[in-house]
Amino acid sequence: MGRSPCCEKDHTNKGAWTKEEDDKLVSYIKSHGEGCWRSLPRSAGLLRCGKSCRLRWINYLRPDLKRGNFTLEEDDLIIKLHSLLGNKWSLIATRLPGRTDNEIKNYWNTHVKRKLLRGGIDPITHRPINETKAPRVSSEPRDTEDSLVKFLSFSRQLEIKESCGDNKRNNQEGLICKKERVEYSVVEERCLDLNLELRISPPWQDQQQHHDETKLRFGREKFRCTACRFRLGNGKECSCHNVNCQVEDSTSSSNSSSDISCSVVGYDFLGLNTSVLDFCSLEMN
DNA sequence: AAGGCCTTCAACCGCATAATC
DNA sequence: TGATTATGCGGTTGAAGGCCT
Repeated sequence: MGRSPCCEKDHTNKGAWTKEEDDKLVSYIKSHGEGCWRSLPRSAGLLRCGKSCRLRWINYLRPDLKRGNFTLEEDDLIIKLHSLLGNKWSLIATRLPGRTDNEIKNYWNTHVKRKLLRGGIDPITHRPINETKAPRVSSEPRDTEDSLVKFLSFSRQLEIKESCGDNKRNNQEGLICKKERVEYSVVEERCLDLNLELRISPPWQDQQQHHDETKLRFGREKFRCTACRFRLGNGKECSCHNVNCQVEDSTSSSNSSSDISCSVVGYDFLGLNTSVLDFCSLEMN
């Protein structure tokens, strides 16, 4: 047998909450704390379903909620986060203290979406609307496009998984896997059946520059995974099993002056401080 | 003043996943 | 281990208020 039902749906109120109901819920949570939404309505003397109580508390009654209009900074952050996370409102809300997922979702649908459309940006793809209809092959944004579009082409760059099979074996044999980087919209439209692994990465031009500089200094081809370049896994825990990553990491620790990859560390690719955005903790599904 | 349309946002619904028995 | 429920999430709805004609 499973759990018992959360509430008797026949004897619960629906619709807008009254002041009395709010007061009951607030005073109950103040004295007993959050949690156990199943038993809360009965204990608090409310004729509401636990789910409804939870929603009312989280979206409206919680004391740490920020009231009032969204600031320009919040606006900007929402757009940037949405371009990375899509409609993951709860994830976006974790980056905006005092704002709820429901609030952000409503704000997006009523304000931001329209604002982007007015500016000629598709709120789904975050690309210029005319471009969405006829995607470019070039990865270089036009000069006339604003910083948002540049940021987006930047953040949507992909690394397609190597198609040459076992990474370790190929490295040991001195073979270099060919990596192709293409823009999101192009991949999406041309290869709908591909199982793509989305990663946040710096712009291709930056990666190309990094690659060229490395080649110049070390006189050989070197590829490093994004996690290694950002030091997300401090080298040792890197799961890419790339010999080059390990070699360069050991080099950098012993001789910091020759560590080219340091130029990437702390790269503020969202225009935000890393203290504000901790991408290691973001779940990218 | 009244009716229609639009906008906003709290609340609900359905689904996926986690938790429990 | 499978059945069942709780919880959390995103999409959608609908009441309320504002604006326009």
